[in-house]
Amino acid sequence: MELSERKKRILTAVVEGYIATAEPVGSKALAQTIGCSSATIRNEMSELTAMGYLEQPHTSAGRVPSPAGYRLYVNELMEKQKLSEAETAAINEKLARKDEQIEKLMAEVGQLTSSMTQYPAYALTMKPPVAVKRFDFIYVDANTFIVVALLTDNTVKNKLIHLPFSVHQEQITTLSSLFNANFTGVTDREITDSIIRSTERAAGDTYGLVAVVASFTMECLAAARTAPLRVAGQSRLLDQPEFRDPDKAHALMSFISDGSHLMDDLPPAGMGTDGVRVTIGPENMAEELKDSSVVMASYDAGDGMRGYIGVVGPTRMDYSGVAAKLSYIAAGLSRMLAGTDAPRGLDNKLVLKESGHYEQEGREKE
Amino acid sequence: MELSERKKRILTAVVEGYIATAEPVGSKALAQTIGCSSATIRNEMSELTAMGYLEQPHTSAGRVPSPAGYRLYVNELMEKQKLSEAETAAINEKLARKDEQIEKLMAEVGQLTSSMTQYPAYALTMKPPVAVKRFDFIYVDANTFIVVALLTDNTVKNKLIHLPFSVHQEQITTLSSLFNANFTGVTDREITDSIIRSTERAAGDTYGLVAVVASFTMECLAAARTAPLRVAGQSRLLDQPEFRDPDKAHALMSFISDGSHLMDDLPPAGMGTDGVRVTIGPENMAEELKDSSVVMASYDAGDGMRGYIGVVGPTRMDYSGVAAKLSYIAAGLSRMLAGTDAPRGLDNKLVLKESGHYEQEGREKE
DNA sequence: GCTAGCACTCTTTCTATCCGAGTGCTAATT
DNA sequence: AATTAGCACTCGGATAGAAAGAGTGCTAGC
Repeated sequence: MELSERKKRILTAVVEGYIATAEPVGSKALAQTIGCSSATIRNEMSELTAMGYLEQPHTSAGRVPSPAGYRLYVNELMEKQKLSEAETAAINEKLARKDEQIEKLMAEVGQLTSSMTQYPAYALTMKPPVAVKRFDFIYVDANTFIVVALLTDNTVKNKLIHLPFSVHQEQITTLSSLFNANFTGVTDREITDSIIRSTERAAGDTYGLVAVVASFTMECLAAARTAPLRVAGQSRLLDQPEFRDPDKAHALMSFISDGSHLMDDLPPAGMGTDGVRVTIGPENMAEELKDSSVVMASYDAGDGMRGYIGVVGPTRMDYSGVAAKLSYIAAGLSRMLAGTDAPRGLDNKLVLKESGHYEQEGREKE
Repeated sequence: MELSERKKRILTAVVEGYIATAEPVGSKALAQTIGCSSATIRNEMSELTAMGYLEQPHTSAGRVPSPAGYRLYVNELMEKQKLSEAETAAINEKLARKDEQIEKLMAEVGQLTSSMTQYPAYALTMKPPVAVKRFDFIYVDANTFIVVALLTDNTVKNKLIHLPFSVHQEQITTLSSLFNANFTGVTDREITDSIIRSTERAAGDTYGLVAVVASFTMECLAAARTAPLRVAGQSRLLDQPEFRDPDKAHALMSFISDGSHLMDDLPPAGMGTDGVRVTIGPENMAEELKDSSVVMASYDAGDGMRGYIGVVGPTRMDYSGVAAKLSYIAAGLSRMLAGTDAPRGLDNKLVLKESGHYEQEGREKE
């Protein structure tokens, strides 16, 4: 059933009021903004409460949005916020390090997200399976050689291998061609014992050399796929009034700091509108997040790699502002990563608009 | 001036009582343990207060140790604690991953320290300057090659270099010999512009190829020296009653999470007894740590590398227990790292005893 | 030099009370 | 039929005062 226009406005006002003040919102406060008397608003609010969009902490306190209320707000009511010039400038400046090491940038994306939103943030990159494109074996000395593996995602891994016995240059060369023949183009799951064994036979390897290099290979491939998840700005949680209770804060913080839990919850559902997904309170799977909300955005990291950034906060979260910021950052990352490596035929402007309608033009001050 | 035996016992009891309960310690509570009446203890305590070893939060609360009191306790009074079997076993088990990747182990040392002590912990490794031992250039295709640098610490770094123009195999080979001639055996600070320029001339390099590889080299060397500092278990701070005030907790946590501040404070003074250093409250340089204590231990990471682990907590910290644990962990790390790579002529047992007197034998339960 | 006793201080806790914000309902108004 | 004004009622939060308790400092006696 569709809500009347006025109910929507009231719900919106309650949500935004509560977000801003962390205090239950009363009818009197809304009378002016809505443009009718407090009694009318009371009636409306009481209906909204019956419908499950609002809640009362107790009789005779104002109203507070229920999870359903937040949901409706996020889905339909929320105004897309534009970022201020200062904000876009700050983000752009950070992202402008494009030329510098992407690795480092990625390590700082969490920091950036957290500092822009003022909530704890996390960032992770999901990669598709990779394979080794080619191996090179560098002969260092009789007991030492280096394996260099160039992966399909153009990263390079290496390992120094030190042997308790000596090898000849030719043995290394043989090993090299065998590995290039047998271990390239396969993902970590496709490396079977039988391949290893047959390579061992072909190399006449009795020292387990093949096994060592093969396990290094598998490690590389697994590591390249595994998402390194970074959490940043945990302590900002303590800024939120709902976490002034140290026990609550503690519980959520230790949950957050072990990123693995967050990951479980992340990729399941597809992204909503604008590539931003909002999960409100009880919608979260994890028990520890039942009173919190998670906002996440995904970005295209090129080559089919999909990255995620997100923030965690109380259900009373500035969804609109956070969504705008995440969206903008995600769009910037997509542009940078996908744009450089594998242009998607979208210029910057387009990517921005597509992914969020949070263009940076417009100069509201606030 | 030397304290009487009884004063020492009283001070010890106050410190340990306060550590255990976080409540000011009164005279009555001590009467039994010390073995004289509360009035006597009051007199003694009042003298200890005058001497600056104890403090009163207000008239008619018990006494609390002052920083000087803690200092005295740590330096002279504190009993060296032995670890329980369970504790040593837990630590040993974690450290037993020796064979696995040292890198990962190091990343987890912070976690281990934090979980053993129940305080936030950090871990960092300081390395001496390194140089490149040898370069290898792998020719991939006309536009691409890989630089592999074997460093003096036997780690290997690499970089895939993609060019907007094509190069011949021979050019790469030339580059390789030039780099091996000019850029090996020098630390990052010793790489000057003039070396780069002369190499450029020798290579007839007009595309800035040399510059690219040289900057990669410097990056590697700098990165190998730079200490990666990890902080773990921040949220445990909230377990401490003194940080139930969210503002205090927040202040310290954000200070801690940016590891760079911690580093400033670390290496200055040499380690005290047992390789464990305790810095109490106002002894800390950083303003944010004036109400907190830092306990740190250093370990020998081999090859002149020196690592540090430490914990941060309230001044009311279990110095004795923490020192024992840090010492044990540090000894274990020294043994592992220095023991494997560059034996120092100390067997495990010896290292343990030398660095801490916290042997693992003895079977107290508690 | 130690101890018992006592008055005093200061915090903590409890209780009772008050206050006000906000509701829900009813009756009047448009 | 929708809106508004008015009013009694409720409940949490703040405030103040009282009581409790813990611990000290001091004095006098052992």
